[in-house]
Amino acid sequence: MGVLDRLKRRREFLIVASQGRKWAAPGLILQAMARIDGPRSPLTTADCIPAEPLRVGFTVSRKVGNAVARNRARRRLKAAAEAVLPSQARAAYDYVLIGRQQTMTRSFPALLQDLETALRKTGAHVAAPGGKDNSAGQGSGDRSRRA
RNA sequence: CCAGACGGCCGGACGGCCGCUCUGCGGGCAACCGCAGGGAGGAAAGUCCGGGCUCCAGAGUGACGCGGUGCCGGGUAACGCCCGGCGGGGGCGACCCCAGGGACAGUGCAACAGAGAGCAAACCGCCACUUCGGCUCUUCGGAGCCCAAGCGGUAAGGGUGAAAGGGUGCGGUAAGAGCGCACCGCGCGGCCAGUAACGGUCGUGGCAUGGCAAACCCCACCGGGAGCAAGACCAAAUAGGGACGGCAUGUCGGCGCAAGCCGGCGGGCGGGUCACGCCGCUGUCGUCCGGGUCGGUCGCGCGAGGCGUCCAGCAAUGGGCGUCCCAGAUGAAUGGCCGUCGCCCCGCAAGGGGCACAGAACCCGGCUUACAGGCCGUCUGGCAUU
RNA sequence: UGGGGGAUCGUCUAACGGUAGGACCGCGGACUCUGACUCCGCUAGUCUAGGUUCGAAUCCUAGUCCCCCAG
Repeated sequence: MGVLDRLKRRREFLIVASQGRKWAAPGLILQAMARIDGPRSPLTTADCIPAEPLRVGFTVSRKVGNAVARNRARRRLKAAAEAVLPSQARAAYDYVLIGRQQTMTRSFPALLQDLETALRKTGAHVAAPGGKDNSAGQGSGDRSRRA
């Protein structure tokens, strides 16, 4: 993933799971934790890095299905995270997205909606600068199209 | 046309928007950007075998042990795989299935039932003889029949069992029995065909020598161990090790001209003990060196490679020629969303729902297991028509 | 990803190839004025599918599930 930084080590996942806030939506489970690092020097030098970047990790357990199903669930979560997190999630946070069995069967707009609600419930939601109505409009547009 | 057998192949297609990774080229100090191209499977799966590759051990291999394989011939780098035969079993047939060496090298096993379970065995029967008793007949010598007991013979019949010491028939006999004969089965020997497994045939033995080796075992053959998280290289921060230099440093002993080095005691810190004994460490600053963790790079894809064609071979397969370069991630890329078509299901319709099994992790050859649906070829049996 | 081990009543465990046994739990009965304890009885099981064998929980093959080790 080019845009988002990833959580890669098992220790980081365990810290988020034990210290963070958690919300379970039908299509996914979100764990969010504010990152309190030590004083980091590099951000004084570079302007291009926006303050503190947010980081995200994905977990899909074997209960969801076989390797094909887990792979597909993780890719859908990845696509949802790339669509929602950069504009609507709070920076300097670590997020862990956990896949469920419905992650594959749920429609994609509903999955995006699940992620936004989870962000709001964990207190990590921030309104997109120009596109606060972007997400709502997207959802309502989809709803209107279906109706 | 219906039912079936075998072999091979495919296993969604097209388009739009937004992304990921690798390679090449160009730009940029760099972060990165632009263009072009590549990007999951027949099983990638299970990890059941065989190799390549790497490290370790050993170095002459062999033996012991352990594990595996087991009809014959061929193929292969090798195999427990494949092909072709043989034998046995199943099917009307095409065809399918079989761990299929050795039980006169040895040790063992067979519950229950049954008289008897590996060596033979007599419960009910059958038969002969002897004796007691009864009946009938009598030429009065005895003869026949029946019952019981004893002592023998007998594996035909009953019964038990998964299995009872070849099977069927005829002869034979007191009753029986390979006791004799014919056929079948089995063992041995000769001849013929075959590379061989094995088959055919002739003679002979006269059924002894039953079953289980996916019981121990014997024989033949094969195997050193671990695995890319193998292994190689580069190399932060902190702690610790070594060398050198500066400054600081009680006492005793040894060595040395000396600088100094080594050892004991003392001091300090920590552990332990109720306490002592006891154990460990022990000045500071700077530079350099070696080991090594996080991290990174390589290993890492030109190969027992793919495709086409010709030749040899029944085939597995091998050979020649031409042509192509065809995934390389590391919390792990190969996708996400939408539309049209295709197929299936529900429904009168409108419409709705679904799209097999399944995701490379060093690579290759097999095996096994999972799999919606579809296509092609060869063959078998049946029905109808000509 | 690689390596190793296991599966027996609801639970914990036994069983030379020959009827699958025990404990706890459950159910019924006895004892008691009632309950507990105790005693008696009952229910219920070899992970699945093939094979070897007269006969398989046991032996062989394939599969399913679970556990452990290596970062």
